[in-house]
Amino acid sequence: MNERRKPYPFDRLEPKWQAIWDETRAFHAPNPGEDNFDPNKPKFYVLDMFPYPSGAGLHVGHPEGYTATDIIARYKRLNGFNVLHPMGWDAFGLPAEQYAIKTGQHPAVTTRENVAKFKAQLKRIGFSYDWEREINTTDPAYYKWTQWIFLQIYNSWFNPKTKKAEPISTYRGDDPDGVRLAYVAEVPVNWCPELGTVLANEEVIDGKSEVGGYPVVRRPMRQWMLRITAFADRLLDGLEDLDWPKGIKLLQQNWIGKSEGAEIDFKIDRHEGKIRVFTTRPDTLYGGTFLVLAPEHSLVDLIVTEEQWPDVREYREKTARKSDLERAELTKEKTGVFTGACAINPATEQKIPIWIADYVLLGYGTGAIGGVPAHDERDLEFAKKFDLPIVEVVQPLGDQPAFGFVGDGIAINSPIINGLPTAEAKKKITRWLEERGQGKGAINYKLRDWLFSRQRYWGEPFPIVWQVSRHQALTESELPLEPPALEDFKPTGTGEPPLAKAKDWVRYSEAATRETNTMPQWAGSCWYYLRFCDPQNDRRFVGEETERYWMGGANDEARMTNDERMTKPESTGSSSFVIRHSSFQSTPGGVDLYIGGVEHAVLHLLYARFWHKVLFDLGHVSKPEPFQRLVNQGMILGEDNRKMSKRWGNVIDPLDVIEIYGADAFRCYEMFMGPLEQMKPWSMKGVEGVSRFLARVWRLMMTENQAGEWELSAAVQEIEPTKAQQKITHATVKKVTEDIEGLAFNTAISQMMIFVNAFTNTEAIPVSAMRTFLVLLNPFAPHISSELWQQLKNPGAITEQTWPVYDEKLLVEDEIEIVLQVNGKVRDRIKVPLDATNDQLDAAARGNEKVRNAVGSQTVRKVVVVANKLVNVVAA
RNA sequence: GCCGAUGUGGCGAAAUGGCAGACGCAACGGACUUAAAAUCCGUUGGGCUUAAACGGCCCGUGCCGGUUCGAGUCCGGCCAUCGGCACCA
Repeated sequence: MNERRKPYPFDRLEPKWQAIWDETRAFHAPNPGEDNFDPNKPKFYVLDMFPYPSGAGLHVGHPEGYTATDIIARYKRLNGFNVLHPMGWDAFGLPAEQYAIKTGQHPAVTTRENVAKFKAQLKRIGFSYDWEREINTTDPAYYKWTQWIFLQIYNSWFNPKTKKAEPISTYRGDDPDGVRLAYVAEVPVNWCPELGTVLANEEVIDGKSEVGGYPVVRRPMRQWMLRITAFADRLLDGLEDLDWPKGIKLLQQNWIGKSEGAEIDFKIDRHEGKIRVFTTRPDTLYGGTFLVLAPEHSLVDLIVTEEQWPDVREYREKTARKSDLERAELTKEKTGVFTGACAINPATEQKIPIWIADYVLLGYGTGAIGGVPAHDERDLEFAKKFDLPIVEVVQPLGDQPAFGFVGDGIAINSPIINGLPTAEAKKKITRWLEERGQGKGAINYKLRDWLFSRQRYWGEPFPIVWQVSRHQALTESELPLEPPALEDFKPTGTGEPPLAKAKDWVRYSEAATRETNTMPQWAGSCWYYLRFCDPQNDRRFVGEETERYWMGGANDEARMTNDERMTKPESTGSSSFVIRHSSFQSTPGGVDLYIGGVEHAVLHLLYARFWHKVLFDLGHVSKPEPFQRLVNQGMILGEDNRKMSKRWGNVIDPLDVIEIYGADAFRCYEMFMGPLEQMKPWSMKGVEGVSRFLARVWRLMMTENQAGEWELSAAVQEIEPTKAQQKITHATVKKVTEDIEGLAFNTAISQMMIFVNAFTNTEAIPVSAMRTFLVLLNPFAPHISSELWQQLKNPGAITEQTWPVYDEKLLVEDEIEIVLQVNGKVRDRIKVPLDATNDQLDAAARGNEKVRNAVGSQTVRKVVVVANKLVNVVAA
């Protein structure tokens, strides 16, 4: 293998062109104000989800999305766009810290090494990133602004009147700390005693830590929270005008989990207070035969009777010991305990028992529910188990039984709303409750506020100090706040963050100490797309004009004009990928195309949208949404059809592939495998096939002389292409253009293969067709196309050319083949002139011998003629 | 349980409601070669018919039904695989 001849000298030419691109700054995107900035060029911002630089390096899954965006970036440049296509490192995070704990090596060192490795891999693939814009979330010059944005959030509140984030100075109440968008609360967290640290929800799998598999328990701790719930409605509504996959929108919708209903107050028998419950079905109030409180509900202590107290206490203790997983165990039976107290159903005025049960969650709604067993599965199960009364109050429209019916129907046994359909019954009973001061319409969300602090070393420190148990923001001039140099990164074991060990650092002044929590890994990735616009700016997180240019609508007009000049696909069909040609109206999102894994469907994308909206409200960014168009690439599996992992030994390193087949073959194979969004297995044989295609491209224009050197083939000549050659060239321009626009790279490559096959074994190859082809190939295989472009002695670099345009007129044939069907089955094919009329086609079909045979003794009932396509003779 | 995605040759996959399987892989046959590799040419969904070739015929896109002159594609109902959520009142 080692001495095996390369099918073409990619090992020489790929590094050569990569060096040229670096030297000529070929892919540098100038910002407004830079010397070579051209205000007439429309902008295009195409972004990858930047990676966490792990020690393992990239595997072939990472570059799938990166290759797709690179093709788009190069294509857009050839179409006259100023393209922002950056790359950077999301480098804070647990693995580097864990490694530090094990080896004592500082995370900064590990991070530097890993970044170098990742960058070398990416550069060898030949991506056209503007490396001058490289950023790293662990760089103080970067996280200075992460901390700055945190302070913007900290110094803001959500004004319910304007439904916007506003500076805290506009707040007129008496508890500013109670309304800030960043606040401190005592909340239950995932505490892992073994790791001595708190874990994020996503780091807990089935009640165990993702790292090490140690048990995780819930424990209340003082935490920083971000008030994302205030934006729930805007995060929900904002989805509408984004070009995102439907599934992702749905996931976010479900995550936000908006539900409309009512809050109803139940008086407590022989007690002062009342119990408030949330329900989406106020129309079933008459069927409410019991109340259930979450075991942790604060009212439980007040209402429980003397004799029930031992049972209640035991149940609460048992519940507290359960992990979330055990508690959510669906197969188990319902459990619960009677409190001894009763409430009054405001509709029936009957006394109903109050229970506690762990199927009611403290964190949702009011932590209490009204049990309507006849029309709720869970309540029914509970009522059956504990022998509670069941009253039917909804009559289904069909002939189903009312018992256990959970859908919409007609209210029965409910004097105030009898006979009303569910929707109206809800409205009327809610009004009735409102009039009597016993309830009101209410909306609830599943979305919780964002737990924003971590007890970790390797993250952004909070720019906050504490003085007499009150928090206070640092001033902007004190940023960046760097973490202290620590020898020992180990968790303290008490839940106190490692930063607390740096006593000198913690002591801010005589009276004040620093916050010792750090921010979660999400923080850096919440705004990195903004920093890419202006990565070296040391006065602002992003320059105003620059932000308007790359993230705003100021340039939409230029883009529109440019698009009109461009070849537009005829009809884009049903593909979900169509790049909207600026839609001729302003869109809410700034980044034009964002490609990344579906695993970030909810958290990263929701968090980033939240920060962006705060920045938008405060006037720091120009559009309300960060990402206009989102595409998720599918996972690449190992050759054995299993997920790539060390465990199966099926991980493939891009550099190993490139060593044998070259970067261009690697890129093309990544795209040729199948549709971008689909999950698909890797195949080395497949890479070989694509590599053969590139070798055929090479030999189309190059031959080996006697000395074994490659030189321009004599077959390539300055001649007019034949009609057939012209036709396939234009067909290829059309297909490749449309397929890139639709992100259907696999079929674009197929078409280029068809093109090359058509020219293989041709004695005289017209150089004009080759020129056109090389530009089409360039986004996919930039190295080989650059080299051949130079070998053909074309003026200028291929990266400076303009994308070819096709002529529809050259695609039409003089004679077309028409399919003749009888009853939908193909019987024959005939050639007819292009201008054949329907009558002529009809007659030709009826007269055709094979058609007549197939019709036999049947009568022709009808003849369907589809112009330029087929004739179907219907006989019976 | 709920929500979503997917289901087409030996394999990866194509196919505005209009010739199913483009393109690639693998396999087989041939040319070149002392030989092999590489390269080039050809065959390749299944079955039947025919001595053979040519040809001809039937079946075929997870299953069942529907709409239509015509369905891989649209509609309804199932099944399987994968992914997400999971007592959210």
